[in-house]
Amino acid sequence: MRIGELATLAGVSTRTVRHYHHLNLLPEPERLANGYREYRLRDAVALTRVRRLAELGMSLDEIRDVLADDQGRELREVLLELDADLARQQETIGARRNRLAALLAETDVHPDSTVSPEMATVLRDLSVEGSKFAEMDRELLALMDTVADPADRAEFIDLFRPLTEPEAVARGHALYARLDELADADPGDSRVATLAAHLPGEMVTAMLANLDAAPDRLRPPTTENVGGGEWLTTMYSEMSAAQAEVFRLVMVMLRERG
Amino acid sequence: MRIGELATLAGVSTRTVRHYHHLNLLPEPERLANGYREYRLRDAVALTRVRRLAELGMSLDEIRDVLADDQGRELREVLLELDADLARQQETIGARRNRLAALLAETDVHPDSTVSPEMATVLRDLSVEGSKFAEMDRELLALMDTVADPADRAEFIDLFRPLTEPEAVARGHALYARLDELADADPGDSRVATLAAHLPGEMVTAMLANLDAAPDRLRPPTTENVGGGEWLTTMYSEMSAAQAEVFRLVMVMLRERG
DNA sequence: CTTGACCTTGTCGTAGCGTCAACGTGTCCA
DNA sequence: TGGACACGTTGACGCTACGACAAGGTCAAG
Repeated sequence: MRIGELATLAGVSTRTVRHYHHLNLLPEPERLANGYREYRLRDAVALTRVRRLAELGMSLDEIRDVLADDQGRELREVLLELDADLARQQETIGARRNRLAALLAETDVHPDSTVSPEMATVLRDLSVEGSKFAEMDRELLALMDTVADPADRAEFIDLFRPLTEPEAVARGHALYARLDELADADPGDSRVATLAAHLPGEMVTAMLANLDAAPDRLRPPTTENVGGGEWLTTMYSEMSAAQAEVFRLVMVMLRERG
Repeated sequence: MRIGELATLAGVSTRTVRHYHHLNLLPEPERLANGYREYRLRDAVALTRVRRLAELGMSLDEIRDVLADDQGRELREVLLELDADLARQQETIGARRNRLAALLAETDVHPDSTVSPEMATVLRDLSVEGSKFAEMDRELLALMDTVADPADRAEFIDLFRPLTEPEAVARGHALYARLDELADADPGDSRVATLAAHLPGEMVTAMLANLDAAPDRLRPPTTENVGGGEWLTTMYSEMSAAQAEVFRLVMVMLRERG
């Protein structure tokens, strides 16, 4: 037998056979005068043996080890381990398919995607068209959503649920409008102080308090010291100086109140 | 944000982030004076978006395409396709585990392994100790077993089942002994013709007839023209000249009989 | 001034082959 | 006899999705 025959017999490519030679998985057979490899029955058996194990998902290294320590309980252990590994793979794939199903169900309703279905409903309820600042908020929420531990996601999202109530949405519109106005304003602008004084009474306070009271695990990784405002640093870099000043003032006032 | 913060935020390594830049999956952000990358909120959103899709099992190429053709039914199609793909994976893994289970059950009884459980029983029943030729036969059977289409394996093995019946085994012993004697004999040895004349009346004929009558799909890939004996070419190379002569004569006699 | 924790680019390694390249061999057919 | 064509040979690069170095530069703290 030459290499092509052996390969078709085993249902693999000649490249595969040579690769196995290279890895010492298969012994090099004798050569004919012209340099061609001349295979015999036992090589075909050896090759199919390797293929059987490979098709079970074993790595070629493992196969070589098993065939070296040849025969016996060694193989059994490896097979059991392999089965456990396959079981794990099945589970992860199952989990993926579940997420996929949820994602697909949600894209049926709203093709936003790329966030969890739950957060998608929040974002939908919270939608404010035309506001740059609102867009930033949405981005932040989307970010916090995907970053949060999947197990706690529902609980996490409930922290923001108050924002989606009708009257909150209405007030939110007004706030976003006033913040948008400050996009190009000076940090000393008189509207800054006014808005800052107004904010703590609004739902913003409630939300921050919510976050402050929430257990640590519900906060994003960078969210240390929520009361101190550190978790807003990322957001600050996106704001104009005047907008950032509003939040700085709010934080100061909240800290004074205790 | 610098790259480390972004990475921990998204739960990946900095290497991963840079890799995504390299693949144009994530836009390169602006640089600080010292050359550090300075990320903003939108980058974090983009990164987590990529991660969500990657964790669903999409390839980075696919993700880039989807995010390019951005938003809509494109994504839906890809997700559906992905789900189908995952379903297929689940099936193959299930099949593997089934084979594994069968293999484990068999190794409990007999640590031969590396052939199908069904063939293992045949080989066990057929076991003839000390005969070189029998060993060759066993190898050939093992080879044909692993090469046969798994779906047809049971049917395929039934072709050889007659060989395992008690009286067949007994006669088989005698035949193997006489073949072994010819290992170093001359092709012109008188025993060659005697044995050849004797063989067609034996189970060998039945088996060859079996194979000849069997549908094509039950024959190994190289088994063209069974009646003509081509499928034995592999085996011939393992035999001594005298042994090969026996089978050549048998083939001639069978062809004369029609 | 050093230490240590960051950041930069660049290169090699991984698994299991696919896919050239550049060449020799052997058979068939005009 | 010569050319096409299918096969064989070795060698090297390509693919995925990064991890793990190397060999530096930057920056804040002790």
